[in-house]
Formats: sequence, C-alpha cells, structure tokens
Amino acid sequence: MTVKERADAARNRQAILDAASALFEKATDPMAVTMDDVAAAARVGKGTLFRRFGDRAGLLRAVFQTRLAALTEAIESGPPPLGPAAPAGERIIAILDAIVEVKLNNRQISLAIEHLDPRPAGGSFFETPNYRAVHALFTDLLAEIVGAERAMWTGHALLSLTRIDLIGHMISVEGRSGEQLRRQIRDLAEQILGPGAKRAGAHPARGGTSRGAGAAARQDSRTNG
Amino acid sequence: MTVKERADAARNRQAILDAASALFEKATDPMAVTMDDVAAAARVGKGTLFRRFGDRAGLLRAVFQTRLAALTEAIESGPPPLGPAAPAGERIIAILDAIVEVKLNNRQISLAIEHLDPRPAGGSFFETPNYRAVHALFTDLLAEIVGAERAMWTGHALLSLTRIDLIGHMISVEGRSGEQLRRQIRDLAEQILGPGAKRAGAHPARGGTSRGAGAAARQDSRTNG
DNA sequence: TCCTTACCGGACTGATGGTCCGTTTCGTGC
DNA sequence: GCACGAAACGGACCATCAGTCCGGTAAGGA
Repeated sequence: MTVKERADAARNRQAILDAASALFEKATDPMAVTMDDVAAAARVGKGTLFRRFGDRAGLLRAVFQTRLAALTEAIESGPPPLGPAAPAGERIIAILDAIVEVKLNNRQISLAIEHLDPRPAGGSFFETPNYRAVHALFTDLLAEIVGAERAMWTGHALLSLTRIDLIGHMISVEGRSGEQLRRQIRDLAEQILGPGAKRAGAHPARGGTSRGAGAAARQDSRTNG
Repeated sequence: MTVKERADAARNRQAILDAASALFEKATDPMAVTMDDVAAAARVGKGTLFRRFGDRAGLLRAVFQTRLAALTEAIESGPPPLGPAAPAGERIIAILDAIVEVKLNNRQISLAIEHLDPRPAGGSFFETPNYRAVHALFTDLLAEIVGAERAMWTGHALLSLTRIDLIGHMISVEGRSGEQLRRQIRDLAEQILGPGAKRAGAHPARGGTSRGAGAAARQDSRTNG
C-alpha cells in the first residue's frame, strides 16, 4: 500500500477473488477446489495467484474476508446489539449468532479455513487475525460477566460452539435446521454467561469504549472464521 | 478374524503399530510423519502398510485405539466415576476429564486424527466410531440431566471443549498448564450440566444398566478421539 | 515335501501445492 | 508519443505424498 497497485495487478486480484468465490460456492467439497482450478477460472497463471495471496491459506482468508465485511463493520461501529453500544451479554450472544449465520451462508469456505494445516508457523486457526480479534473482544466483554479469571477460557468455549464442522455435522447428518441450531447455541451461551449476562455492562460508559474494554475492542475485530 | 491371521501378517501389523506409535511420539508435527516414514521405520513395504490399515486414517485410528484401551475398558466396565455405576453427572465429568488427559498424553496423534480430511465418505471425525460412541453415551446420560430435548446438543458442546487443537493452543500459545486447563473444563462442564448434575442419576438402577440408559451405554464406548 | 494361497515390498502413478524465470505490460520521465 | 526500468505475468517445472500394482515369496495344511 505504500505505492499504488498497478492496474493489471488490481484487475487480476479481483478476478481471482471472484473466481475463487464462485468456485467455493459451487463446490460441495471445499478441498476439491484446487489452486489450479482457481487460476484457470480466473484466467490467470499460477504464478500470479501465488504472488498475490502467498499460499492457499492466504487466498482462503482473503475470500472469506469479503464475506465478513458487513459483519465486521457492524461489530466495530454498528448499532446494538452487534455494535459497541450494546450491553456486554447481549452483544456476545448477538455476535455469536451472527458468526454462525455467516458460516452457514459460507459453509464451504468456512470449512476450508477451519481445516487448514496448522503446519505453517502461526497458522493454527486460533492464531488467525480473525479468531484472535473476536476472542480478544469476547474476553474483554466477558471479564465484566464471568470475571477476568475465566474470561479467556469462556471466550474459547463460546466460540467453539460455532465450529463449522460441528455445525455442518448436526445439519447434514443429524438433520437439524439452521434455525434450530442457532437457537440451541443461543440458549447454551446464555446459560454459560449465567444470570450475570443481563446485568453486566448494561450500559457501557457514554461516548465509546473507555475503561478496560478499550484494549481489545479497539483493535479491528475481523470476525472469527 | 474368521480365520487365524498368518504369523507374518500379525508380526508386521504389530511392527507397524509400534513404529507409527514411536514416530508420532517423537514428531512435533503429526502431519510430518508420512506413510513412507512409517513403512521404513517398521521395516515393511508400503503395500503391506496399506493392505493392513487401508489408508492413513485407518492407521491413525488403529494407533490411537491402543492408547485408548485402558480408558475404554474403564468406561465400559470399570468402577466409578468412569464406570457405569457412577451417577450420570459425575460420570460425564469424569469421562470428559479422562479424555482430555488422554489427548494431552497423545497430542500428536490426537491432532492428526482430529485433523483428518472429511473427504472420504463418513470421515468427518464426528462420524468416527469413537466419537459416535462417546456422544451416544453422553446423550444417554444427559437425557436424565438436561432432558432428552437438549441432550444431543449438550453432548456435542461438552465434547467440543476437549478438541485438541483448542487445548493445544491454550497450552502452547497461552501458556496454560494441563492441570489448569482440566480444571477449567471441569468447572464449565459442571456449570453446563447445571444444578441437576449432582442429583440426577445419583444411583443407577441396581444391578447394571437398565432403563433407557442401556441403549448407548451398551455399545462399546471407544472414546472420542 | 509340495502346493495353494495369502502376504510382501517397492517401483510407479496421480494429484496438488508451490517455485522459477523468461516474457509482457504498466506507468513515468522526456 | 517514445523509451525504459520496474513490476507483474504465466505456465512449465519441481517436490511431496497418499495410494496402487503385480511379480516374487513364504506360511502352513495335506
């Protein structure tokens, strides 16, 4: 971003994102979409593909990021219940639910992303910028509800309810509906948050993120993927 | 098992299991242990390896099964709190804790198993005999505690707390101790089970698994892997 | 001891992520 | 317009593996 991206480069980036997006949408098995497929569909050489996105993981994350744009925006600066003005408990539940919704609408890509090899240094999904950001936000919000001591772990636990392979299994194999599922997650989350959920953080300090809540909430909260 | 396995076949099977076991133990990255490595270490040809175990997944499961033998036995017919005589709530928590323990003691293999490609039909980890069995058992026990309606989902939720990638992340990246972690899981599980945990199923019908509890408890409960 | 049959092993294949480098295109200074 | 260096392009090429094939071997019953 220091210098302007060349026109052909920009064009190709977009072509690749579009092609990949379409391919994953169609695919019934995300692992079946190969890098060659994407390159071919985008009418671009493999070299180009890899230079722009580094590796398969980079491409997947880039594609997913576009699907998250709206949610990210809503969390960062939208109105309640997703936005910063919402009471902590409600906000957590709303975000959790929104994450599930996005994942359901983008099942293949989500699956591919959560299933990436933990091999490449710092790639274990939990170290993804997306995951770290939501988890940081959750930790922050949870501190008010379950106490700082349990906040981090509770954050992980809540997010683990949204894992796409589990969700996918319940839908495909157990025959549940998306609605049913979201309600169940919601209910369990409420139980985990406990009776304190409705009380705590009922009204954050006027005028934005002050207090401790600032630390995590300030960093961009690209959503968990 | 219809006819007796030939002597050399048995010898090779054992050699392969031992070699694989050792390799995974040593490895820092489970995906780095290739089938060729295993074959070489076991002093056996690849053909032999694949005929015996079918594919990588089969080998991994076979190896893991050996690590689970004790726990499986304890759950199926051991004394409380793991065995059938324990009150449902306590039993669930004990099993959950034991699963975490086993996974921690076999981190590499666990990681490899939970990270298998969902591609091959019926391979999504949730459809693994191991997972299905524990989940069935949990569902059965949970019916008494949270009601039949929520039993299945609660079972999944509890088991998702034991996923090795999450656990591994908390230990390696967040620097938690195994003890700390097990306590946290235990606490959260108790909260999820709710106040009913201690009450329900306090004493199973005398003389073994009668009533509804039988259905799932009866099938061998190789533990979640 | 002989013969059938299951077993063995390692060369070979196919798929795929990722690299290399000669060629092409962009964008800027003249 | 034009020339030119930098940046981007593209697809042949490479390395790595899971999984297959089949000629050779040896277990173990008759």
